[in-house]
Amino acid sequence: MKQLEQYPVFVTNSLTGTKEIFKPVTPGFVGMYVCGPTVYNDVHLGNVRTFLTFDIVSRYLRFLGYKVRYVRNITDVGHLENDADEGEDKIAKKARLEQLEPMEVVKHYTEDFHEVMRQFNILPPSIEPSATGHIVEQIEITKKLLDKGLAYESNGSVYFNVRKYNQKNHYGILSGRNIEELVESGRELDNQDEKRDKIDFALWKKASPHHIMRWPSPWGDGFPGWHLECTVMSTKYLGDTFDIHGGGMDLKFPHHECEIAQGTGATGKAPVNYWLHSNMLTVNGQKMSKSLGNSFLPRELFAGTHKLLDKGYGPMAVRFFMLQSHYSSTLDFSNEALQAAEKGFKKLVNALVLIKKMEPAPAASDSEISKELTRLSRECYLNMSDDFNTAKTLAVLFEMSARINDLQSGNIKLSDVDKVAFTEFKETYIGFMEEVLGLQEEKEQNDETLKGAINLLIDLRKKARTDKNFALSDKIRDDLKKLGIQVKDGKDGEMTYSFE
RNA sequence: GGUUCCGUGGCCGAGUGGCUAGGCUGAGCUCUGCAAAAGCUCCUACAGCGGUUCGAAUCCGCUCGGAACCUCCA
Repeated sequence: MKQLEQYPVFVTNSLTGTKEIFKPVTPGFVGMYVCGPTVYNDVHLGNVRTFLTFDIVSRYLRFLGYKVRYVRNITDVGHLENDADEGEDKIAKKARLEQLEPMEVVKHYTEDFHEVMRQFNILPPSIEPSATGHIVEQIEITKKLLDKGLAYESNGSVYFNVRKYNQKNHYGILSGRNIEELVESGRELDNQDEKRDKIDFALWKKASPHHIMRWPSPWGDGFPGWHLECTVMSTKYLGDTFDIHGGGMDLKFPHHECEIAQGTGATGKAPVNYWLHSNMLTVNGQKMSKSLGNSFLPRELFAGTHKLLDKGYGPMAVRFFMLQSHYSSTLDFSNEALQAAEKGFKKLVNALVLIKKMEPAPAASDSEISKELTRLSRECYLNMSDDFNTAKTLAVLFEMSARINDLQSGNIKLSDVDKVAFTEFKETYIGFMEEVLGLQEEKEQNDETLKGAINLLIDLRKKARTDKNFALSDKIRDDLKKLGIQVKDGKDGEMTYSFE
C-alpha cells in the first residue's frame, strides 16, 4: 500500500475533458469496465491497441497496490449492422453467410481473440461476461426503464425515450452534443415509424421470423440492443456507480452516451466516475478499421505477409511500439516506425537480462550515481501516475538501461552504488518492464537447452581467444551471428550474447 | 453543416510558459586482436501570421493543412 499513497494517480477524464486526481469509490479498490470485442471477425491491431491501453491501466493500478476488478465483456449478440429496422445482427449475419450456428461463430472468434491477447501479453480480465449470458438481466433493466417512463414499447420492440430522459439529464454530456444538434444532423433512416423520435435507441428488438438469435420476453421473441449489455454487465459486477470505464474513442458516441443514459435512467445515479478513451491506430493517417479494409491482422504482422510490411515483427516489439505513444494520441502504423521500435525494444531487453544477474554491493554509499539511480526509479512511478504516460516511462527506462550497461561494462562500479538505491533501481526496472508494461523477452529466447549450447560455444571461443587463435574465435562469432545470435566481448574477457 | 482533436528536428514520437524527453537514422571519438555491443559527443525542432507576456513551441485569435465522431466500428 506504500506506493499507492506515495504516488497519486491522475487520469484524463473524457467526461470533464480535464486531468483529475483519481479517487476510487472504495479506497484501495478499483472497479473497471472495458467494452470488449464483437466476436464476428478476427481482431485487428487497432482493437489490440485499445485492449493494450487498459491492460496497462489495470497492471499499473495493481502494481501500486490497488485491488482491481477488471470486467471486459464479449459481445456475442445484439450488435446491429445499422440502426434501421432491418438491421441485421453481426453474429447472425456471419453465421448465415458461413452456414454455421451463431454460437460456432462466437466460439471460434472468441478463442482467436484470446489467443491474440495472449500473444501480446495482455492479461485476462477478472471477469469476462458475455451478452447472451445476461439476457435475463437485460430484460429486467428494460422493464425498469419502462416502469420509470423512460422507455416505450412499439410493435414488439422497446426504445429508450431520449427526450424524456433529457428533461432531467443531459443526453450528450460525454460527447459534447445536445439533442437539437442530433436531431438536425442525424441521418434519415427508413422504417422509422416504430420510433417516436429518430434519436431514440433500441433496448430490445423484435426478432423477425427468419432471425436466428432470439429469446422470449414480455414483448415477444426478440434480442437485446447493443448498448444495453454493457450497462447490465458493468453494473452487475461493479455496482451502480463504478470507477473507470474504458473503450475506444469511436465508442464515445453513441455507445457510451447511451450507457450513461441507461444507467442514470435506471438507478438515478451516474454509472461511471472516470471515462477513459484510447485513440485510434491509423494507417497513412487514416483510422484502421474493418469497414475501411485497411486493417492489419496480428498473424499478417508476425509473418510479415501484409503488403505494407518488409518483414515480420514479434508481438513484444509491436507492444513496445504502441507504448511509445500516449494512449490518447493517434498512432500511425508504418514499416519504418516498427523497425525503429524493434531495435529500441531489444536494447531494453538486453539491459533487463543483464540487471537480473547483478547483485548489489554490500556497503552503503551516498555517491552521485546512487542519487541518480534513485531519481530514475522515482520518475518511473511519477510518469506512470501521470495519466499512464508509457512514452515518458519508456524514456526513463532507456536512461536506466544506459546505466545498466555502464554497470555491466565497468564504467560505473557496483561498489560505488548504495545497496538500498541499487536494490530499488533493480526492482523498479524489472517491475516496470515486466509487470507494468508487460515487456519481456520474446519467448523463443527462453530455451534452456539452446542457452546451454550457446554457453558451450562461448567457452570454446574464450579458449580460442586466450590461445590467440583468432581465426577460430572469429568463425564461432560469425557463424553464431548468421544464426541470429550476437556475441559481445566485455573488457575482462567476459562474453555475453543476445538474439537478433 | 455540427462536435472534438492534431500539425514538433532526416524519420517515429513525449512534453512544458523560461531549466529546451526518448527511440531510430547519420557523423565523430573511446573501448577492442579485428569487429560487434556499449559509453560519450555532434546534427536542436516545434505549420504560417498576429496578439498576451520580462519571456511562448507551450496561452489567445486568425489562416492553411490533416484526422476522428455525428451511421456499424476499439
